[in-house]
Amino acid sequence: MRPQFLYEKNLQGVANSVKRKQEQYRKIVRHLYYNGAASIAEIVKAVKMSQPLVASLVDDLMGYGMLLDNGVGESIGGRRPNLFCINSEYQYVIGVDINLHTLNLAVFDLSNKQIFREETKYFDLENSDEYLNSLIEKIESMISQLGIPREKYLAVGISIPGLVDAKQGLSHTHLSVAENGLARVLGDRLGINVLLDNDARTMALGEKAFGKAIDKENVLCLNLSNGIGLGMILNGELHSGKNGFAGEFGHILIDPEGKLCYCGKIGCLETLTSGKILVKNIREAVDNGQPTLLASYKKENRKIDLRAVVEAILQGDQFAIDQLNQMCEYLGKGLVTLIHLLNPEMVIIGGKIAHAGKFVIDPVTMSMNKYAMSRISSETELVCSDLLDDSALMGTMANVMRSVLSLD
Amino acid sequence: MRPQFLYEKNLQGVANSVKRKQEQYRKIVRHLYYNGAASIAEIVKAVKMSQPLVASLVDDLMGYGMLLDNGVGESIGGRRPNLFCINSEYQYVIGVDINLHTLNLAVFDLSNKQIFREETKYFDLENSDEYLNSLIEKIESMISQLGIPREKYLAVGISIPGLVDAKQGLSHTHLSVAENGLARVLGDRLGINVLLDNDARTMALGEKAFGKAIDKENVLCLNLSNGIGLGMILNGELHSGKNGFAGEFGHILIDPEGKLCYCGKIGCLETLTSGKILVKNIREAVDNGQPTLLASYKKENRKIDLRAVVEAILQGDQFAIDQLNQMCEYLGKGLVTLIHLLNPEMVIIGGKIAHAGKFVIDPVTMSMNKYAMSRISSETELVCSDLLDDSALMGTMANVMRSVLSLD
DNA sequence: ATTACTTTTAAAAAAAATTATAAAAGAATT
DNA sequence: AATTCTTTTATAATTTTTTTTAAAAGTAAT
Repeated sequence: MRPQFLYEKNLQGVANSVKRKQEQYRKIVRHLYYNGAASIAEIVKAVKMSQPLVASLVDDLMGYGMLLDNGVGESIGGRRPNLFCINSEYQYVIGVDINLHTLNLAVFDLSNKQIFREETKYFDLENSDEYLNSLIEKIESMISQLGIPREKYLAVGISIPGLVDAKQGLSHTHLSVAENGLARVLGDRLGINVLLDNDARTMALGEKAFGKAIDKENVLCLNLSNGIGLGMILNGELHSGKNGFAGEFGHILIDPEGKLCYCGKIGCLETLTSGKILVKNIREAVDNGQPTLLASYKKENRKIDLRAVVEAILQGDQFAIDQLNQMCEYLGKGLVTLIHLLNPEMVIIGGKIAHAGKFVIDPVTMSMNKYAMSRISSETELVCSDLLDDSALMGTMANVMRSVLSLD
Repeated sequence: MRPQFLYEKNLQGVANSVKRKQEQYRKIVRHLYYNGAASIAEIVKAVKMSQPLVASLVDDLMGYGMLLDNGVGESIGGRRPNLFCINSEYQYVIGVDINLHTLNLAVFDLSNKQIFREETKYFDLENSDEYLNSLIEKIESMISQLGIPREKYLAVGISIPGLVDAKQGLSHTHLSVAENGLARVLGDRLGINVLLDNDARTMALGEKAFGKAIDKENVLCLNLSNGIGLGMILNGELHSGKNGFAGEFGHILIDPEGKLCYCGKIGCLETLTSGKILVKNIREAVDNGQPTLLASYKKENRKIDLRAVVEAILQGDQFAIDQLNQMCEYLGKGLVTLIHLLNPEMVIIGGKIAHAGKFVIDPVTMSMNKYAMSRISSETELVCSDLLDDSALMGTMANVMRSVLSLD
């Protein structure tokens, strides 16, 4: 019985024995995917099945081409073990990272390597059939360019901003033109299964699988770009809430006497800290003659956007640093609320502002020290992502594999 | 092989076959505990084992006295099924609900019935060996009074306020005199396994097992008494955070220009909403001649405490209701933050203030409507606990059984 | 190099669990 | 009341999985 390795998991009408065997296959593949090449003996320990059984299952999987012999490993005092690994070319995953103005596409093999990567700038997200069509066109052209047969694609993982109900495959904020749900519409048109989630949550999955959250159980991932997104790993699992609305960190109340937010409420964190506000404030200051590196950027006719601001900060521009510090004070306040509520072991800052590195970490840390109960906050490490701009894209891969290899 | 039914789960040095059999027993007992009497056929469906196997395991368990024949059930079109249920007298659980001024003790049988219940007032919690000794004495006297042999007690579940690291069995805030950790010290002295957790989290477990959170996956439980506690069920699991510090809802920032909190920070939610503040404000008002039912209580030399205030509210006392409303406005603000972050399906209010029923629910709902993004808040139901003062005690039972019957 | 000890792998024997089959007990229909 | 159809339970047959045993392939020490 060929390994299905996918959404057929809960297929009804299939004999129990088939389901059982598929689950055994999945356990082995799962271990090899998450831990790399291993010997039969190692797999036995990890999957809690007997050695003859594991040996025969591995044999099957080799026969189907899903696993490969990976030579012999080092001895630890006896016969040297035969190692096995996943055939990274057995299947592929398409990753789609949708941003407000940019589209990132990638194709991953089963060793998580990007065998294709493309960034399309000025690909502005809008709720129209045209956008949907050109998105599909982009993916199709990538598929035909690569020449890999369609059935080799395990799934398409998508990251998109806004409110997303991953379970149902719905995107509420963007691309609601897809009437039967974005995941289904894209899946039908591409002929490949589609898995959808919100950008911040996808980033969190990326960090958990490939970034600083590996082996951590309670991690918060902030997506600091134009807005503020939050993806949470709690008890080792992604938290999405009842409808997938969890993580609206940008709209928690920070200043009751603050400004009106576009969400209709007053004093939201996003009215005080966000890439958008930072850029806006700096642009105004430049117009008012504030001396800063960014003023010279403007003279050179370079656009003052978030990327430029971060660049100026990294070059030590005092005014931009001051502006960032001010925002980090508020961000720290907000984070303290999070930490008090959730007691995470790590907070990872991602998004465009994460490029500023210690220029964000340090002032946020200071602010947290000021506002948090130290017994709690001292348990939480604050770091910048090292996946940076790749975290959402890597997250789509992580999301697909998590779904495919889940054990229930 | 006798069913161990307990902490021996991960015992090393035991043959794999024994572990497997114990797990099979556990699956069956688990189903019967959580779903009540069932036929072999029903169990087969639930535990995904074959009918002959389940039949033989049930046979074993009956032989050990853990299960009982529960007669024949109704036919649904064929032979009437034999039903089996847990022998509720096979083992017992001791529940200990430690409050600042009261101690609640109970002994549960395996049908969750309290076969013993005792409330001790004026049992003031303090960090002393005397307290520890008298607590143990109380438990011991209960044990000898009941005459059930010690080995019949599965475990002692404890609920205690403050910071608790359940995994390690440590109580940081209270009873830190127990040097090797409260759970171990008590366990050694009582000769029974001890399971510890924070009061708000224990309440959440109680609500999930026996209250309004049954069958819900994302539920927040507020313990509104003198302080504010929060227990969270996320993705169907209790969330404790890295060190068990999660749930410090009382110390999130609400009013940056507010009062100093005893925790050292400014403008914490607990400086604005808490039973303590409510009572304090009302006492001051009474002293200043405010007309209210509670003034007459004072004349009758009755103490104005939280219980009295709630009673006055239920009798329609306008001043007390006003005071509560004011607090609920802040509480609603705080809850909005929670809901935006976690997108729960339900928020359950427990603790002494929950006795006020709609007098809390209505103003909090109003406040939430005012401050929340309606798309998110409309997905969350706000209710009062119906376990009320029993929720923590019931939670200790839930906690023990959850631990005993967990499947990993 | 020889010997003793390990670990890994394979194969045979034993045990466990499932599927298939049949019998028992009752419901529904004629 | 007799017949047919269900569901439940018990038993037998078969398959699956594990345990046991042995062989293969290496390390480490004498």
